[in-house]
Amino acid sequence: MIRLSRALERTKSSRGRLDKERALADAFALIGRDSLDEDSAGSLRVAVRLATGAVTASAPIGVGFSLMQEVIIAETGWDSEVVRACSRTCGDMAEAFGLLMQRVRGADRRSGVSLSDVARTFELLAQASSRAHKRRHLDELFHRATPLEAKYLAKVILGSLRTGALEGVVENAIARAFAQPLEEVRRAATLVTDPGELAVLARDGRLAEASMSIGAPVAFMLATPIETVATTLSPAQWTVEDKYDGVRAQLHLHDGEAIVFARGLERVTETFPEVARAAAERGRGRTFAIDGELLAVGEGDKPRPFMALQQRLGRKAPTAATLAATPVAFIAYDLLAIDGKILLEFPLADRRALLAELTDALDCPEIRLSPSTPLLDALDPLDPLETDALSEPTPELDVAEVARRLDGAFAAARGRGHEGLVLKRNDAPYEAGRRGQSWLKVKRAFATLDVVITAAEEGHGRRAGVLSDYTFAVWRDEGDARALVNVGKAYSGLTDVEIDDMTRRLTALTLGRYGGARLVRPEIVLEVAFDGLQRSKRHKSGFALRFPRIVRIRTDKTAEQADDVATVEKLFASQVGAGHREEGEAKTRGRGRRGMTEKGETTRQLGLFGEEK
DNA sequence: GTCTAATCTCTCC
DNA sequence: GTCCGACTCATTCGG
DNA sequence: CCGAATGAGTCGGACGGAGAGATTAGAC
Repeated sequence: MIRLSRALERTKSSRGRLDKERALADAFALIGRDSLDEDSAGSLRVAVRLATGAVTASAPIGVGFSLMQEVIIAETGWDSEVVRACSRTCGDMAEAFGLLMQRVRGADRRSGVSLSDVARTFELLAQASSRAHKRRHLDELFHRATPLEAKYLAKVILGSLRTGALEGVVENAIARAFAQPLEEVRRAATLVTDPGELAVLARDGRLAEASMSIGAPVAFMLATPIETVATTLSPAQWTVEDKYDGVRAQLHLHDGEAIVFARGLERVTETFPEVARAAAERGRGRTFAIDGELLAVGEGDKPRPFMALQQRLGRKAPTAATLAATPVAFIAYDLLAIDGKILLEFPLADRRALLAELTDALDCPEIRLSPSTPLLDALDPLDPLETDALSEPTPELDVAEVARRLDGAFAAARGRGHEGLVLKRNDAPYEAGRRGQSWLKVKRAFATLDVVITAAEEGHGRRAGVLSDYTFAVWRDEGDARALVNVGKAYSGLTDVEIDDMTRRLTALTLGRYGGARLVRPEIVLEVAFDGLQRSKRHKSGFALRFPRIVRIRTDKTAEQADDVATVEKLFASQVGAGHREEGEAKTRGRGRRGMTEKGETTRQLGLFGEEK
């Protein structure tokens, strides 16, 4: 573990990615070749997993901020105030742990822990259910660890390694360490879910053995967001599909057993029993692996927003009532393998054709084919001239014209209740695990709204020392008085200069006064962009902006804000439906000041509303 | 002792 | 999921 | 022809709301 910790330290301090890669490669080579442990393959497996920030191959260990803080207090002997203050200064609790550990007598002369110790402890943690048991396992581990080891173990456990090297760099490092072609490593990485296993295959020169098999998940192919079409896009080569507001999933049928894999590649079959049952029953005697989206459907098979689906997510054994209340359909849009044949290298057009045959044969409402249209058709389906042009070989369309017509197609998709559009290249293979240029998701500029800053929190990590996460509000007229109503939060979209400026203004007024201060800077007005509204439990007004970001800051401009509440309410009504408003408000109860976020660390509410407790 | 509320962690988007 | 900035690598530009 | 400037592409790391499930703390 000490070797790995040193390598991670070196990785963290070097700026260039190539340097990081070399540091990791050296460590992997050393650990994989002649580990201090008898089991060098096992050590390599653990080392590589830790380097990518993963604790175990699959099971979560159920240790987070709170428990880790307890351990740090116990291990270093400092009280929670010191630990918190130190974390705030470092911007990272694990970093603080390392520093405080150095001052523990004899800690730097400890022999340290082995990688197999670490692996064993993590396994025990994953199995342990009670907090007390977890605590015991953690104490045992950290009591033997050196300060450097403790720091990196804590980083991994807290999920923020921040060395500037994750999967991509680690894959390069594996290739370098064991002199394997990078392409081979990358290819295998999309098929082997555990990076540790990948490293062992590379070390033994067995990368070629990695192949897709039905029943084992493949990394999902992702789409690159675009605002408008690129100049080079030739419409005839592309197909359009609606972009669904659901959960990405893979549906495998192998040996009569249907398995559903979620985005993180873990099994969620029990969560969606109706889909699995349909696959098993209707697909009897066949094998396949379909890529698609789990979508909540309502009356008349209308798609429902993600919020509805969320009530099904994470349910280990949904009750009949839940299944009935939130029916789900698997919308199939790609075929990765069928009847033993792997299709990843096939062009999309061929995969789609086979998929259509399959869904046709399955013929059930739980598994449906996602409609797809040639881009030329989708651009202007109502224009008969264009339909004629289809029969012509590669009709030419001006880029601006394509972009303009894409707007119409986009609006049509929204009209069908979907999130937007995805463009896919007909001749592209399935690029597992990559966010390539073969799939493009079309996004639109967000609507904007002027709001007022009412609170800010201290940032952590790279944002340590500045205020971030601004809570904002709009004005509401109440008789003669005007009140501010919280509507949401934003945390990015500011340049450094703007953050500094904002920090100065806010710091001067609010820092040192937190703890219930209801101070507001109404003259600081932000223009916030957002892509929709959601009902919110956290905000008193009962809704929140979804994915807000700050577009622009202005000051001393409050007079024009009077209509903002009306604007929000109108948008809210159109997004969520007027009927939900009361429900949202009734259910909503301010959580009050928690002092810390889930991640804990150093975030504090600095200024708050009078309305909130 | 039992029931309920709060807290914590994880993981979808 | 969104967004931003840093880094790499390839291409173009200018002396 | 070669080095500097530029641009595209990739990657990592800042973060959000929300719900479920497990455990623990608290109320009666």
